[in-house]
Amino acid sequence: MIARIDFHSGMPVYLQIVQQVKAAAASGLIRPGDPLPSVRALAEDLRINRNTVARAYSELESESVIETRQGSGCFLKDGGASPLRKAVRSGRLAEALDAVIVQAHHLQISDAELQSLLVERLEAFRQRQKDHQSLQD
Amino acid sequence: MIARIDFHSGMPVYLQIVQQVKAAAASGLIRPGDPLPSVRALAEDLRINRNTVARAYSELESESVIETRQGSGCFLKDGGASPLRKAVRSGRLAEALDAVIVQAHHLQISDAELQSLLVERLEAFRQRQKDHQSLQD
Amino acid sequence: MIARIDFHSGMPVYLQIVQQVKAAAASGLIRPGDPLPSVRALAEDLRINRNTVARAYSELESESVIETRQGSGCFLKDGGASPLRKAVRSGRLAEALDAVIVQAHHLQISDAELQSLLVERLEAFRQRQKDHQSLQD
Amino acid sequence: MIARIDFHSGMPVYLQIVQQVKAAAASGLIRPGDPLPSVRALAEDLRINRNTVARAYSELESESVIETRQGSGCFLKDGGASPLRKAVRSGRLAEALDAVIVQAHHLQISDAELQSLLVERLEAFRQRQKDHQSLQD
DNA sequence: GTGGTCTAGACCACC
DNA sequence: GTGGTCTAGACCACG
Repeated sequence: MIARIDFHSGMPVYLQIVQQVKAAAASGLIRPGDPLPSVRALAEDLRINRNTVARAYSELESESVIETRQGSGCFLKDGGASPLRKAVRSGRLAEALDAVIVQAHHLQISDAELQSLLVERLEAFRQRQKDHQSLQD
Repeated sequence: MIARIDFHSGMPVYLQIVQQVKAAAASGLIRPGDPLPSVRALAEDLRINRNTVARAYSELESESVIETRQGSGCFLKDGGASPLRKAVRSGRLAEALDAVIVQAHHLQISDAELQSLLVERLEAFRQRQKDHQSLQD
Repeated sequence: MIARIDFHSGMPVYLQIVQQVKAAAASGLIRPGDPLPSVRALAEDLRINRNTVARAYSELESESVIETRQGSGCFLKDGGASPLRKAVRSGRLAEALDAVIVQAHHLQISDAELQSLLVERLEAFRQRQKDHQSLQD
Repeated sequence: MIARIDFHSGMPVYLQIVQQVKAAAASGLIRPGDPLPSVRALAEDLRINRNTVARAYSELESESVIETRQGSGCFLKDGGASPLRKAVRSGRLAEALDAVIVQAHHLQISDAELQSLLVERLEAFRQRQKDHQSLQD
């Protein structure tokens, strides 16, 4: 599960993929030399057009984040950035969390509710991961 | 200055304005009854077209965040009334949280760390609210 | 032809389109899942700008009347879900009725006549609905 | 009560006044030589700007529907149209009713509910008329 | 091909 | 002065 698309964010789908691949690379989730999902597999996974995935990959390649080898797929390049320090990674997440907090405030959802909602969604996320894994076994 | 535009984010400019006005309202930077910058003034400030600002404001009005009075300007509405049912509101927030969870996963931040980061940001947010309130009293 | 514009009515063109699409949906002229004319096609038909049609469609989408799928077009949504509470809905209708009552007053039509006229028009409306249904079966 | 404004219809306020005065004249509600409310009285009644009423009256005068005599007010001209036959008047009202019916359908309000809502609003209207009269006594 | 966004500039309605 | 609507035309994202 390398990417998750929010179709209502207004951000172009291909850019969402680009950013999430970069994030995964920056954190060490995927490492130099690791293969990325094939264009058609990812497109099917995310239920988007193959062109969109292809565009994201081509963007990543032009930025030298990944490397595509004809006939065998796309791989994370080693040249790139070393994994970010933990403080930096937390900082990035904090920005995203702040946006959620503002939204919660606007929807009149209390701090306590927000926290329990987070727990709930974390459990759902872990469950989806398990399901996904067993599907591929 | 109520908004700062990132022209390279890929997110539509008018949506960036919408979100930043909502954030400003949520954090207490602007308060019910306060006037927003005029369409022309904000457009000039941000170096964007009048129509783009107008579109953002019209979106905000249709979501009942602001009230526009022809000939006199746009004003922040009394928050309070979110006309959506609670289930709907939680649902929207869940989407936003899911995106954060995925990002945390990419950045290899554990569930426990994510939860404590949320608590930390909530406290920071409440503090900012207090500060704005006391400044304006 | 899903809409006819009256350029002299003073009502914004995009609102005329919105209302006529709603009317067409309500009367069964178009049905859930049906595609609407493309933005470009309708604009050309009505001899108005593409943006004006786009604005009407975007308004309709934000009211959940239609669904737009980028790259493939706009489609009428399954009606059913009016997310507004009943009180709100009656309230809106009351405003519209009040306007009719005032007009009846101006035209010196008695309350009893107005009521029987309503019954008459309701029957005509139901008949139109039936006709459209049987045509499309 | 010569006019009632719908601020959400999108139709310019001054045009709404023009149309309603014409309707009242067409039906005989007001007759040639009858005085219209003064600009400032009507503006106060409808809670709109005096300029807006003035503009409506000036439009009516340029169409020779009314006549303004300096210092004494505005009066309905006699030249104009003879009161419309009843069938014509009912026809006009039918159009307005059809729009309400479509809206009711869209808001999922049943025929029976619509009919009882009409009765309710008629009663409210008559009550307002009484109140208004007693205020002026 | 589809819809979405933005700009530039005009004109209208209202205070 | 305020916001609202419309046009013309460019470019982007997506299927």
